[in-house]
Amino acid sequence: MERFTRQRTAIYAVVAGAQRPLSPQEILETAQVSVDGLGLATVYRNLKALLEDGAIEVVQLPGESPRYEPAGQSHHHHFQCTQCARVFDVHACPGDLKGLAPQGFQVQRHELTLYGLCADCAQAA
Amino acid sequence: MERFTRQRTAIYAVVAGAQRPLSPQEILETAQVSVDGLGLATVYRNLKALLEDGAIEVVQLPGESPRYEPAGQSHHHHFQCTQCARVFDVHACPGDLKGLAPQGFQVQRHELTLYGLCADCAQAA
DNA sequence: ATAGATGCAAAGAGTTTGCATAGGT
DNA sequence: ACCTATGCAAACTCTTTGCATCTAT
Repeated sequence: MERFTRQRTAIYAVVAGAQRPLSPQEILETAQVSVDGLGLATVYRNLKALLEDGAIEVVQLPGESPRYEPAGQSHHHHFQCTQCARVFDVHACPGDLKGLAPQGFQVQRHELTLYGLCADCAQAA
Repeated sequence: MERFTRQRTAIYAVVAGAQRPLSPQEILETAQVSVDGLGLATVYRNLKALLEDGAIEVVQLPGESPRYEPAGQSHHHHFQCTQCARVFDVHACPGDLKGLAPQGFQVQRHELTLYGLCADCAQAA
């Protein structure tokens, strides 16, 4: 059975409290503030466990290593700024994409990533 | 200046001749048929050079290591079969996605990946 | 002949795993 | 007390790099 350790609690809190998907390294650094001596392996093990519990979800952007965000958000996509590389949620969706696949293919789901300038970087430019 | 080696020629030929995006490992194995003793490092170095030349392009699917395909194809997306994991080209596109991003964001480009059953796996099911 | 390209092996980055110990329950 | 979770270090995978040698020009 699973236990409630300080580590697991802190790791989940970090992911749940973030405004954007975080990398394991970012999660480690943030969680280390409250859990001294926390190791990266523990972060990985808990992310895996939290995924299996359905408490968090992976965000896989093309060419990027995995980031994690809290589960239970509605269907959404992501925007990555080509300037600052930050990742933002996009709550809109183009909708029905079943017709795009070739004849005989069955579309189950889709992933969409938008690239461009975030509001901050667009303003600065 | 760049040279035309047997290795580079073979590596490009493999990518250009494939019907789908290939991984470095697949490229190595296929190119080794014509170039004996070909090493993986050479494949990586040439893929990088061919990318810079604009001869080939990277296909980055979420959570997958990079694949390569010949450049010069028109704008397209990819479909990955959830059963056999193969990747196929999708020549359709939902079109204008500029309106999806939040206020103040500028969309430059997008990546779309469809997931589901390919024709073969759908038939088998 | 010269300078870029190759092959091998070692080095990196990110992630996983083995093992003795700490700590929930 | 029991047994899972932790921390550390070693192992693994994918990719890059150093270096002596080879080879296209």
